[in-house]
Amino acid sequence: MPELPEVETVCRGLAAVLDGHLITRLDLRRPDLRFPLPLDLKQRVEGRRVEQVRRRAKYILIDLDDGTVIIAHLGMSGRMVVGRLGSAEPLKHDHVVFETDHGMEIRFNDPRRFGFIDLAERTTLALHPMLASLGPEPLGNEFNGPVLADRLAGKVTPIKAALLDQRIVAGLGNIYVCEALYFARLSPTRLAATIQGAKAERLVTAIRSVLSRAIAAGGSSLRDYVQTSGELGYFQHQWAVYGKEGQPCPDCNCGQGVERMIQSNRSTFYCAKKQR
DNA sequence: CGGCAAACCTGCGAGC
DNA sequence: TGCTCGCAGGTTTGCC
Repeated sequence: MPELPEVETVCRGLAAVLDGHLITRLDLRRPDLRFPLPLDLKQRVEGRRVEQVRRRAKYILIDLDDGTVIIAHLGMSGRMVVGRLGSAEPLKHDHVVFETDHGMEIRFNDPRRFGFIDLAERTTLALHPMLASLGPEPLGNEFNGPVLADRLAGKVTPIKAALLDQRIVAGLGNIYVCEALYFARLSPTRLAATIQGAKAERLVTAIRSVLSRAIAAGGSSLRDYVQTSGELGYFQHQWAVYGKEGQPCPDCNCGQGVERMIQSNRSTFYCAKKQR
């Protein structure tokens, strides 16, 4: 489930639990996630204090007090489950458990194991292979119409595929690309290079709006959710087109409604009348 | 170099 | 009830 808004919500929840606290123990229950866990993970993390939890694209970054950074990615099915230490038996796919000095535990649970955990140094973090070629943050100040237009210029690929390319803009996934294109009234099959000028402005506005609203929804549901299940960042969405095949387009009265097509092996949901 | 399908892995719901 | 198939929110790999 995790795209940028979900990861942002998870980071905020993790920050509330971890910031300023010692990680007293790491329980490595399964070493083979998408990549093998670093051999020195336990040794380098246990006993360190967390300075801050932050996000880059869909990556969770945990800064430790010795300059080490934990890089965590949730993949397709990863979750962070927060609870009181020992309050629940480990679940089937709890791969790594963080324990803190104030009696809390965070369980990294990931059935499909597309997620991973790695270590880096803060001073060279930007050079990490997973982060080095990422595009701008879509909610950052450096992302605007001209910047997106420039990055799409010359791209002979559908705009849907271009927006999923983390080198163009970092953090969008299949859901929010569909939603953003819908609100920008742009066809997912349109050639990326043709998104210039006002169309690029429209697309940037749609991307920022969709992501911001999703983060706001996550933030508001987070309080309740943590109190009940301790799970972070998963909440009911109200999407306009994603997963809505066959349902009426919420914004126009075309007969065919929301359609689904396959692009780059992924489902695209769109309204053929509204999006051009 | 650029763009695309396939691969990684598990779970779930639909259909037979 | 139980099996098979298709599908799933990400990213890298390898092939053309």
